Amino acid sequence: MPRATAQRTPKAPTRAVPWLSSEEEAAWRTIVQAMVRLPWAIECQLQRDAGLSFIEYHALARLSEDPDHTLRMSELAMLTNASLSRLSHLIKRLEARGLVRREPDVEDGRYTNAIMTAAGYELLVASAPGHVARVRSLVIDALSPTELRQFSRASQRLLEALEAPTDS
Amino acid sequence: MPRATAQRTPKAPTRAVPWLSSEEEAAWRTIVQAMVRLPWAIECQLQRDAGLSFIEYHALARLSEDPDHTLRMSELAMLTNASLSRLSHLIKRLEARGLVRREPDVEDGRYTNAIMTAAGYELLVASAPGHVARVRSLVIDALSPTELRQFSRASQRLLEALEAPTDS
DNA sequence: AACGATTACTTGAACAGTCAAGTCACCCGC
DNA sequence: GCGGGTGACTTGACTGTTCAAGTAATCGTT
Repeated sequence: MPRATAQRTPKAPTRAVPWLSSEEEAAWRTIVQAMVRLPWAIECQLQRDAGLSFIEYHALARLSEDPDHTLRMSELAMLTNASLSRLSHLIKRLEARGLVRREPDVEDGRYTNAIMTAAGYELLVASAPGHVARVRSLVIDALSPTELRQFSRASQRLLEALEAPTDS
Repeated sequence: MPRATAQRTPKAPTRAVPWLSSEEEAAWRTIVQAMVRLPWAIECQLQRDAGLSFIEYHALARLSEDPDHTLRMSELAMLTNASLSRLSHLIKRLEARGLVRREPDVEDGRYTNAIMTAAGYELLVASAPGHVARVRSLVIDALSPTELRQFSRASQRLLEALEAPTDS
């Protein structure tokens, strides 16, 4: 996804990095596979049944949670794990489809508010059950409650590791 | 990722799909966030240090595991969780960079073999330590051995759920 | 041995995401 | 109250991925 920017000076051989044990490697490969295939299955269902990508659905869902169905672009970008640029393009597309509109914040013209339209809300409501059903069958119900808790906790740990400034 | 194909007949309201409980929803959101951010961090490191995307790295890695550094396109596609089309484009790019070459299988001309070049192998060897270090710090060492096992097991369950034919 | 499937790709067009370079509003010091 | 700086986006060019429609080699059936 990211693009090359500064150039590949194949950095000085990093100090003795222990390779992965075979269990670790197997675990990593399983995890990668799940992280590739699960999102894809979710995307397929949404695209087929609602004509939305997951991130589009997610953006609409977050908007629907606000009392005014309104969020600032930057806030929505954070909530949906998107870059501001990506969200800007995305909202432009949704706007072209009449699901969302944009207007500058009255109090501070630098902010742009994304506002869900009635059509957007209707589409969300119409597509939520199918999406939730898929998430249930592929994730929630595929794991025992304990496994789900563990899985979520581990994900939380990964997110924490991502926060930590990386030295390399 | 997938694109719309047959059109959105907003399918008849699915039979009573129970919504997610708030714990379930929180878990799902955490999982989604991790599934979005972790791959991105991995991609960034690889792109910056090796000029490779994760899937390109993965393809080279799989090729390097074969005694002849050779795999059929279709097999490599499966191993890297890519569509054949995606892999075809990808290998064409790697070929243009001299990291891989292609030749038709001698025994059955329908197959195409992807063969890693010396340059490809060198790039892989040069970039592996940095990649492994990142995987270690973000995943393997971010979890306890038990958590890693649980996480991997849960991922396995998700993959099994993905196999199961989905009725919706 | 001919010809219609089937298999294994390859290609092209469309489109989404990335980065870098804008733009435009507001703030702050003087 | 003007001018440089910062913050919040927006835009454009480029690239990677997808889907659909090719192509080309082999297999199966008669």
